[in-house]
Amino acid sequence: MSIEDSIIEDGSGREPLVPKAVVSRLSLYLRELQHLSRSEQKTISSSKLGRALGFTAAQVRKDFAYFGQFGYPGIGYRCDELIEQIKKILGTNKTWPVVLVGCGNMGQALLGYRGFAKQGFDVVAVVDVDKGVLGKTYQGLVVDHIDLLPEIVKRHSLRVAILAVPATAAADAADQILKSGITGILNFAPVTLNVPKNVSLIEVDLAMELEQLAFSVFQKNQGQ
Amino acid sequence: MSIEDSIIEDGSGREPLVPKAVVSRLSLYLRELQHLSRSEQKTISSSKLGRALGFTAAQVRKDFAYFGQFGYPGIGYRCDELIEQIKKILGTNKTWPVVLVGCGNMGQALLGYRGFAKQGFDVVAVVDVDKGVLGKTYQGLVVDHIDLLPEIVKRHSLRVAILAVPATAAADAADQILKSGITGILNFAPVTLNVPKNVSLIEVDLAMELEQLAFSVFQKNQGQ
DNA sequence: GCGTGTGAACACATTCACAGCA
DNA sequence: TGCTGTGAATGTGTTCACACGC
Repeated sequence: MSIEDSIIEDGSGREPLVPKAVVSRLSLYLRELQHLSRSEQKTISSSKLGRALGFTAAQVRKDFAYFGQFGYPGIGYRCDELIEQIKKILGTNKTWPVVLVGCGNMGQALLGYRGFAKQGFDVVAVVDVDKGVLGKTYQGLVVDHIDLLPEIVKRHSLRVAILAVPATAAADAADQILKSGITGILNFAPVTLNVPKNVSLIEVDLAMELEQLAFSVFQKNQGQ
Repeated sequence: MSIEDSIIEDGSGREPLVPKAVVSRLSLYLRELQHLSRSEQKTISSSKLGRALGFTAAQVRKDFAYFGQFGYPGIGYRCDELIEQIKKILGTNKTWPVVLVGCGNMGQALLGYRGFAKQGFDVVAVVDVDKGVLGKTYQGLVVDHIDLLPEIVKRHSLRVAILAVPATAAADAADQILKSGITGILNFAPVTLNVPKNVSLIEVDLAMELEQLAFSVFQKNQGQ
């Protein structure tokens, strides 16, 4: 079974094949493996990798098994090899150009964030509507008007956008993003966006994450 | 069944009772309900609420049923009432003081983020180790040295911290946070933290989110 | 009629346990 | 012996379908 057929479609129009939960763990495995690789660790077993991340060994093996056979019995997995495989699966073995929509507080922080580049993402353009930032340069990028998005998308063959505008502006900005031909949005605005189902959407709501944390703390102390 | 017994412990030492997935949807419901409430919407049915968020009506009803009976047959749920109930469940009906650890790029953006206050969180202190920011004032808060954390925690009765330092500094910072008596960490550093199991931990890795988005886009286009 | 609350049925995800390979 | 890959068993979460209340 090759990687290509193993993912997504099975030709019959049915959906999943690879559970969503597995894919999200893939990113965690990748992060940990890169960490190990930097510490000169050549191979790792499913049990050790699992222990490091809080999963069982069986789960680690089964997760990888969705995509092929990457391990060596008696040895484990070769870190560098597995890193390449996971990147290939995620599609991040090649760099993705990205446009940032919204250059306020959060947008500027994201622009300065080194972690994106490290994982194969390159912010190549920034747009906004606010005259306060239009034309200014941040991290070497001049902020363009959002109306130029279709052109920018075409020029850089963009497929994904990071949306980091205030909640009130999010729906409009999302509309413009969709019209520009982009098919993936990482949304930081605390608003539920409705996108056609051929467009991918990931929502990150910082306040929601804090709420989840609060609940967990609250609960452990029996509500006090 | 009162709310208090319904959550967490059943006295036997067994764990879940309320699935984690349910709790994370609770935050989404809350956000949507607050949105509806602001648009003067008095009541909402499980089917409409579900449609707005992409869930089935049954799931919405079952989620709430974990915590009690909040709906009115033939009517639906009263928005304001449900908002209060969810806040009570999450523990955010009272404001949570929070300390920010790390005042770089990301930390400063989080400090300026209005969304936290809106959901009942108040950043009351900021600490760092970098001389470049120590003593400076951001959003009305003076940046203290991280060594002062135990004192700060006591003074404000803090229970949760937001960790926003570079990956290389994360483990040390986390140690100091744990020693200060804090029992909940929202970690933005792309590093797996190991914390005792009485401490709650939520990890937000921005690059991982982009990876997940990339995979989803990649997949939909059959890998091209 | 409309809409909740909920046991029962179903689908999905995780863990177990073992055959097989280095 | 150490460790992978995987069917079978278990466990968890979601959806169905219907009794009941407004």
